[in-house]
Amino acid sequence: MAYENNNKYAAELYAKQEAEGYFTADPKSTKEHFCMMLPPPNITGSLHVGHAASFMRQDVIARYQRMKGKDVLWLPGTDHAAMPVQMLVEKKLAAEGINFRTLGREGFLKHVWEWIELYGGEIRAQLRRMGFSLDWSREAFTMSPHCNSAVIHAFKKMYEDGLIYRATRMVNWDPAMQTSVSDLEVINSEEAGTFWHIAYPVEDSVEKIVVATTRPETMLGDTAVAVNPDDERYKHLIGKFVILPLVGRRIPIVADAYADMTKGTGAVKITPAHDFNDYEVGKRHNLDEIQVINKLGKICGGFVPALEGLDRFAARAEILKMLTAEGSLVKEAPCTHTVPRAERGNTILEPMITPQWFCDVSKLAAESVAKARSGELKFVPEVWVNTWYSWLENIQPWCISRQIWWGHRVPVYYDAAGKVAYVGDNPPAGLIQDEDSLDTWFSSGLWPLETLGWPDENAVDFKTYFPNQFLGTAHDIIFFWVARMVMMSIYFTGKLPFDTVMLNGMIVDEAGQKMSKTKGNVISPMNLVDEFGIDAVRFAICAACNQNRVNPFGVSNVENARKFLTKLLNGISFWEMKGVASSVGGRYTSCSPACCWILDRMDKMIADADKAMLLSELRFDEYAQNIYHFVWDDFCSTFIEAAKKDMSQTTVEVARFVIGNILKVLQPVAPFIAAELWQKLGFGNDVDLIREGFAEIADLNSIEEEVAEKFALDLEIAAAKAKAEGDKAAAAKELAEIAARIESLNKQLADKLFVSRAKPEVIEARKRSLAEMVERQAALLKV
RNA sequence: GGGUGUUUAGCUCAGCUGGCUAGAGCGCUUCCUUCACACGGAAGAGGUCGGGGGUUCGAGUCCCUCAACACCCACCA
Repeated sequence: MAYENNNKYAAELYAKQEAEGYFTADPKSTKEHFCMMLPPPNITGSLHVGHAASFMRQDVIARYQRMKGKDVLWLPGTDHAAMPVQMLVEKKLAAEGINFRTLGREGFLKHVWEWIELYGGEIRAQLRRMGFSLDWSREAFTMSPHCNSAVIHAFKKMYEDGLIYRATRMVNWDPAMQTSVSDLEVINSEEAGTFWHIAYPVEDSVEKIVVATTRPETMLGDTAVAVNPDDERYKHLIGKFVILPLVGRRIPIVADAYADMTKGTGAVKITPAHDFNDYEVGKRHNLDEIQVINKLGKICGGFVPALEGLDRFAARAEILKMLTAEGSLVKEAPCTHTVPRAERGNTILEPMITPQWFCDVSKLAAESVAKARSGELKFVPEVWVNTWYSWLENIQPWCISRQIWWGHRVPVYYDAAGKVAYVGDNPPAGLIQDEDSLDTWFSSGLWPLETLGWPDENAVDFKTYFPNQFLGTAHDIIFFWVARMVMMSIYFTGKLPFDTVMLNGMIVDEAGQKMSKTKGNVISPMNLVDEFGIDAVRFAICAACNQNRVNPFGVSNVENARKFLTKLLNGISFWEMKGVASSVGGRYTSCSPACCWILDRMDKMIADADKAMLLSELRFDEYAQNIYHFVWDDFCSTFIEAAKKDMSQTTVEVARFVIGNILKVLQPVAPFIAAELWQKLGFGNDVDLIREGFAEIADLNSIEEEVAEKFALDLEIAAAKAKAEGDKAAAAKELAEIAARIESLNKQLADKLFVSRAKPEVIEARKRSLAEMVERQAALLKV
C-alpha cells in the first residue's frame, strides 16, 4: 500500500470544514483566544514556494493551537500591491496599444479592478488547496472600502498630529514609473562604470581644477566645486570661481569636509539638484539647486540647447563627445560603483527634488526599540532583534507618497488657491484632491488593526483579537512591514500589534541557490501538490523549515515525505489486520515490555512535539522529524517487530492508543491523511479530528519505565548476540570496543579530580553506562 | 566602512544552558522479493566538528584570534 495523491479527498474535506465553520473563530468562545494575521499576498499574484513555506508554518501553529484548546483566528487577506499591479496593468494596456495616461485616473482604475476580477481569485484558491485553515469568513483586502476608510482615518490623525507633512525634498525618483520610491525600495547594485576626469577652468587664471565623476550628465546642474579645507593642493583656490564647461556658468570653489582628499582628484563637482550628498553640501553653502534632468529622465533647463530633451544616458554620451572636442575631458578610467536601481522594474533611479508626503516616525521607532529591549516584543529566532535595533535607531523620514494611480489616494483637498482646505473623508464640494497615492506599506502597516474592524475600537473582533498573539512572516520584510505595523499600532492604540514575531528564512533550491526565473530553478508548490499529493508536500515543507536564513528545498524532500506517509500507511495496515479498527484502545497498566516501551517512546514524542511548538521555539523541522522517527523507528521497526513475536489483544489496544495519538500529532502537518485514517479506524468523523484535543502522554509509572528501559537494553543485547553468532570477526571487534570503553570509564571513575568536580548526575550516568557495558560484555562472551 | 549569520559524514542539516561511544535524511558498498511496507528490510564504510590559541576534571558546545562564504545596512565624486 503506497501513499497516493489524496488531493481530491483533501479538497472535499477542506470544503466541508470551511462551509461548516471549522476554521471560523468565535469571539464569544470562553476558550483562550489566539489570533494571527496571514501576511497578505499580492492580490494578483500566485503562490510561490516561499509563501507556501511561510504560511505552512502558520497553519501548523493554527492547527496545533486549536487542538490545544484555543479559539484560533488566522485571518486571511490580500494586498493591493500598488506598484506591481500598476506596472502589470500599464503593460497590459500598452500591449493593446493604449497609453494608460490617456485613460485618465478613473478610466485606468477601472482596468485595474477588471484585472483583479480576472486574476484575484488564483491566490485564494491556492491557499485553499494548500489546506490552510484560514477563517475565510473574515477575509480582508487592503483596498476594500473598510480598509480605505481606516487608511484615511490614520492619515488624518497623523496629519493633524504633525507626523505626516508635505515637504519638497530630494527623493529617489523612478523615471520609468514616474514616481518617488522609498529608501527601502532602492536596490544598490555594484556595477562596472567609468570615472571621467573633467577639467574646469579657474576664472581669471590659467589653472584648471579637475573633477572626477561617474555621471557627467549632471554637470549641467553643477553649482560649485568642493575641495577639502585641509587639502594643500587646492587651498589657494578656495573662494575663487570656475567656469563650468559647455554651460559657461560661473560657480564657486567651496571648502567642505565632504570632499575626500583620497578619492578621485580630491575636488568634487557639486550638483545639489541631482545627488544626495551634493544636496547636503548645497544646503551648507547656500548653493542654487538647478534641475537639469526632468521626471522623465530627460535633460531639461535649456542650458545646452543641443542636449535639451535627450534621455539622461544619451546626453551622457553627447556631453562626453563635446568635452572631448573642447579638450576638457582629461582622463577616463574604468571603475566599479554602486548604482541605485528600483526594486520594481530595475530602472536606474534619479535623485530628484520634488514635493512629497513624509511620515516622521522617529519617535515611534524609539518606542518600538524600547518594546523590544524590554522583552515585550519577542523575535523568533532571537537574532533578529539586532537588525530591529540597527534599523529603527537610524530611521529616516518615510516618503509615503507615490505618483501612481493604483493605491489609496492621499485624502488631502486643496482650495482654488492651492492651499490645504480639508483632510479626511467626505470632503466638501468644490475642492481638489491631492493627486498622489500612498505607499502600499502604509495600508499594510494597519493590517492587524483594520482587519479586525478598527478604527471602530468597539468592534467585537477588535476587542477580542487585538493585540494578536503572533505574527509569522519572511525576514525580508521586517522593515517594510513588521516595523511599520509595530509603529502604527503603538501610535494608534498604545499597544504592540502582537508580542511574538517569527521571521522565517528563505526557501532556496537544493544547491542553496536563491530561486529565480532567470536561473530556472524555481519550483512551484502547486505542481508538487499535483504530483505528490498535498500531505506529502505539506510534510516535506514542514520538515525543511529550520531556523536558518535559508532553507534548502527540492523534489527529493517531497519524495522523502511521500515515503514516510507510505511507511505510516503500511504500519497502520499491519495493525488493521490484527483488528485494531474494532479494538477499544487504551493505556494499559499491565502490558508487555514492548507496550511499556512504545508508550514510553510515545510520551517522549509527544513531549518533544509540544516543545517544538512553543512560541519561543517554533522548530517545525524538529516537529516533523520527531513524528518521522517515532513512526518509522519506534512504532514500525521496533514495536511491530516485537509485537509479531508476542501478540495479544492488549497489544492491539495499546497500538490503537498509540495510533490515535500519532494521528493527532500528525494533524497539524498532514491533516488530510490524518483525518482519513481517523475516520477509517473508527476514532470519529474525519472532519472532527481538527477539533480533537492534542495528544496527551500516557505518563508511565516508575515500574513501567523500568520495564521499558530493560526492554530497550535487551533489544540491543539481542541484536549484538545475533550478530556475534553470525560473524565471529564482528563479535571480536565489538568485544574489543566494549573492553576499551569499560577501561576508559573505569579510568575516569578512578580520577580523583573528575569525581570531586563533576556533577553527581554525571558520575551516576557514567556508572550506569559502565554497568550496561559489563552486562553486554557478559552476554557476548556467552555466545 | 558597520553589522549579522554560517563553517560538523560525499550532499543538506540536527546537536538547547559544556558531560555517557558526535547524530539524522539523502547518497554510497554488500546482502535479502522474510506473509505491513522494495516509497521496503539487514549489515557496513565514511567525521582530527574551518585553522590556531585559551578556560575547564571534561569543549562541537564557552572565551580570544585568524580565515572562507552568505546576507543586511551605509557609502554612492
